[in-house]
Amino acid sequence: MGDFTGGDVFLADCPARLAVEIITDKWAVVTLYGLSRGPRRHGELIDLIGGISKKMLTQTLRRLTEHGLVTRIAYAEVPPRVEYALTELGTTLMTPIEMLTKWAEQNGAAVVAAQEAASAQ
Amino acid sequence: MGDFTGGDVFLADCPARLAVEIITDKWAVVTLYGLSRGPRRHGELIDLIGGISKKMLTQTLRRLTEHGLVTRIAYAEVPPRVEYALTELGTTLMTPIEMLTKWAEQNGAAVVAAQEAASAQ
DNA sequence: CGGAATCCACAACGATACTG
DNA sequence: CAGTATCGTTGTGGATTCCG
Repeated sequence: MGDFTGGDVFLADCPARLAVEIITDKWAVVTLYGLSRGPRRHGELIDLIGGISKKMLTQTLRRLTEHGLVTRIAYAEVPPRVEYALTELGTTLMTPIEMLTKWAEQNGAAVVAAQEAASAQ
Repeated sequence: MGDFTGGDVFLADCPARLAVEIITDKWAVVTLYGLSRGPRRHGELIDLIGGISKKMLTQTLRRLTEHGLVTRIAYAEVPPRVEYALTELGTTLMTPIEMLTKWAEQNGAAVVAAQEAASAQ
């Protein structure tokens, strides 16, 4: 993905798509959140996030690393140790994400209520 | 939001998941954005968003409506006319989303640069 | 322990055709 | 014009297994 050669559509090639692309990833936001308090190891993140598989975490972390949001540091030790941490860029993304979580805190109940009202009729 | 003091899965059942669930939808954010300037009709959104299929738009709008973020008003006319608009709840969600787009405007170049650096080696 | 590789079920998405 | 129905393709995500 990346080239939206559609043409004259107002959102097609605006930078907002980039944020959407990053965030649309099922586990990306949760993973970033898991790193927001400091560096974490692969296994730590597995436990911390809960419900994510090794494969998905690895995949998510690789993508985030490629996006420059996360660093990966492998220590040449036995047994191997790998630590992931937010980059400066990744840290800047946490602000909007926290806005989002705050929104969820304040309005989550309303959404759930709407869902129930919709399924009740 | 998710406090780590729980010990177990800090994000598993915190309200932030809700926001993630809404936003993770491929077309949800873009569709909300399309409605941010006022009510729009189905066809208008198709053109406005660009690249979305009729089916996906209908699906996305239905889900957003069920979440209480969008209203659907069908006018009993011929030819039929249906207008979608943000609810008050939906409008409140636009603030975090705009934060996100601002982040993308400011840091999009950095992400693209990181991607290119990653694929270059 | 970190993660790559394989396999497979299933959901997402798009294109098309059709209804009201 | 708005929406449904069907189908085919592609992608996603989990479980398992093996390698460093």
